[in-house]
Amino acid sequence: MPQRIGFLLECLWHAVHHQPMRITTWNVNSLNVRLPHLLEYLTEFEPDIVALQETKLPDEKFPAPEIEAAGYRVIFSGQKTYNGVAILSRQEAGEIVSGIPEFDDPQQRLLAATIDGVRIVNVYIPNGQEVGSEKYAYKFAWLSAFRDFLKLEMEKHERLVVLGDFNIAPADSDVHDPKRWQGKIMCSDDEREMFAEIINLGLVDTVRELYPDEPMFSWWDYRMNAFRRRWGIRIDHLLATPLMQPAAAGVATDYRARERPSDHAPVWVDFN
DNA sequence: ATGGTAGGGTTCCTA
Repeated sequence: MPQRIGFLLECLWHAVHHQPMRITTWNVNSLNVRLPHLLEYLTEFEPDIVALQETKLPDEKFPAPEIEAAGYRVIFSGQKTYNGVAILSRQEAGEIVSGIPEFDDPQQRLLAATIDGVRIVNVYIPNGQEVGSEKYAYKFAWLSAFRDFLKLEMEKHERLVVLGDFNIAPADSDVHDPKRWQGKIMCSDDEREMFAEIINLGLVDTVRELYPDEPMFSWWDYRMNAFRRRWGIRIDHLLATPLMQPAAAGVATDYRARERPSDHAPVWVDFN
């Protein structure tokens, strides 16, 4: 009899843990300004997990009450003016890590947590400004430390999603005008090689897996009417271990078309 | 080769 109960409990556990999960990433470019858009997004898409970047808020000014009132728990690692990351979730977040361990960095760009048995690693990878610049060197120092950290995380967690603003367009198919962007920041060979190294740790680019031939842009420059002209690039990604199987994905471009939008649109993936 | 816009914090930095 106890054996049978144990079996039933196990079935129940699996049933609970095999619910589809909607996981999403959005560089909001100031959560202060974008909070109304975020709250609308939560209502419209009902995501299970949301990774935010560029909150641009110190922790004491984070709008946790508004987010909690919308039915989400939230953890955050922010600073004044720049950077800042947060994770919203229906379920509680555990094993929280903020910043890359052993990489001394005043910029708040990484937040990891385990939610519903899935390891979530939210990143705001440095932009790099210009190929060869000081900030470009910082981007690579950051990426090297991040790659090494991710390798360790993947050894500990079979079910893992690393998501966020990578500031890298992995291929020419991720760029509206590959000629104009060739060798430029976010599209240089070295950056793409680093992206491939991260993939080669054993991750799947879930959006590309589901849409091998669509543009799937996630960022459009504020300048030159770039969004209206469809001048976008795909730099926001959700990479997952093979156990995390993507069933559907999309970019909520509508949020880029609104009044006072972020320059990024939310990217979402439903996992089986 | 350059310029254009947005956010935040102030007379400029980052994207």
